[in-house]
Amino acid sequence: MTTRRSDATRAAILTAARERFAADGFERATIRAIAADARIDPSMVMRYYGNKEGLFAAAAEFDLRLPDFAGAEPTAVGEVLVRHFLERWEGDDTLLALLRAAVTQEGPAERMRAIFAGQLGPLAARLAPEADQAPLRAGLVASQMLGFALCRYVLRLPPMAGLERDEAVAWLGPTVQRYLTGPDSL
Amino acid sequence: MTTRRSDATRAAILTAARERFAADGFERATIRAIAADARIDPSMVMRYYGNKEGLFAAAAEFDLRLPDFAGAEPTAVGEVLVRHFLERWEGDDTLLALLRAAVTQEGPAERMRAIFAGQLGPLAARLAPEADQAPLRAGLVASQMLGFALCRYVLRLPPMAGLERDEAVAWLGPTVQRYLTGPDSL
DNA sequence: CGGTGTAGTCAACAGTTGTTGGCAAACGCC
DNA sequence: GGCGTTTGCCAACAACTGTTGACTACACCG
Repeated sequence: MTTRRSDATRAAILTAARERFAADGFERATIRAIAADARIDPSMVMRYYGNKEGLFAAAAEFDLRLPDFAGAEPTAVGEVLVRHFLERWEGDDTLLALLRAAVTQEGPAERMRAIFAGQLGPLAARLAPEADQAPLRAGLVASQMLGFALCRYVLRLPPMAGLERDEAVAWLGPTVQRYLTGPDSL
Repeated sequence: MTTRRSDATRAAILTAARERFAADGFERATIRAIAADARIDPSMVMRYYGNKEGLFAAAAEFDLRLPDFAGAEPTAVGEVLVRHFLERWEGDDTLLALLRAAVTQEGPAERMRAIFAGQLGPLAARLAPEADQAPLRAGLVASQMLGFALCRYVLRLPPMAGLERDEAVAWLGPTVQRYLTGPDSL
């Protein structure tokens, strides 16, 4: 990989884009505003990322960075996973940008599906009692974690937005644990 | 209440607005498109509802219509509530419109908070072991139900979108039940 | 029948948006 | 040092947006 002279500019654009997309959503985050934040001309954005969708695709690359959980005891995976998810969410606004965009744009929605199916799926596959239930269980986990993130970071529902992290882990952990390893509910 | 001659038009506008807001979100649902669906001129929308925000406010009025649960045995409230929520969601696209808009607009977000705090709160207050935990427990229930709706109806995450209603109730019911009546997790 | 208010249409404005092409400066290899 | 390539800025376009005001037609009431 050769380092181009414009790499700093490209990075500044991506940082500004992530912030704007996270704060305003896809449509209300304008290329002009992003360019202004990055202190460059809007046309540079087009040159480097083609169009607005390309910019978003580049800015919203994301990895949940799920740990292995090989060492952790299987009964504590729920709490560990919830805590990791919360930290991952708060340390990076890519997920917020992704969620805000995925609600109205098909591209970001597809990426969201890929992230939660592709990264949570293998974990569920290793923990689920029956192998063929892995996607279902991963989906249930996603529904609770995304729902909590929605209420806490997007809608700012007071009791959820003000919850201490430990409290959140204590409440959500058992739910996630049951979705992963609990008995089939039917 | 006198019935105006224009009531049919007003209703047509609201119906079209709900559909468009639900399908496209707040910004991408244009007044022109809504007016076209309702077969009237865009300026009528402005006359009757002031501006786009006013239109949304009128179109997104919503009542969860939570039943009393006075007769139901307290241990089954979780499943009954989840089933009611799913039916309410699928029979009316107001909630979908509200969710799609609330993610990027402050007004709709506030309405969302009001609905879940104001309508779910009293139920939680009646069922929660400790009275002061009612808002927290209502918030937790909202996080799981909204998260499921997000994955199922908005992101269309395959395992959630394809779930039978009974399966969904069986999986989510115990979670909601625990959030409402389970022991304090801390 | 005449007049008043309501319902609806039409055309246009003003602002914003993504996007484009041309042109100037800086860089880096020969 | 010259020259092609890269980096950047500027101005503009074309489309679309919410919104407005003027004008017509109809309905209803006296």
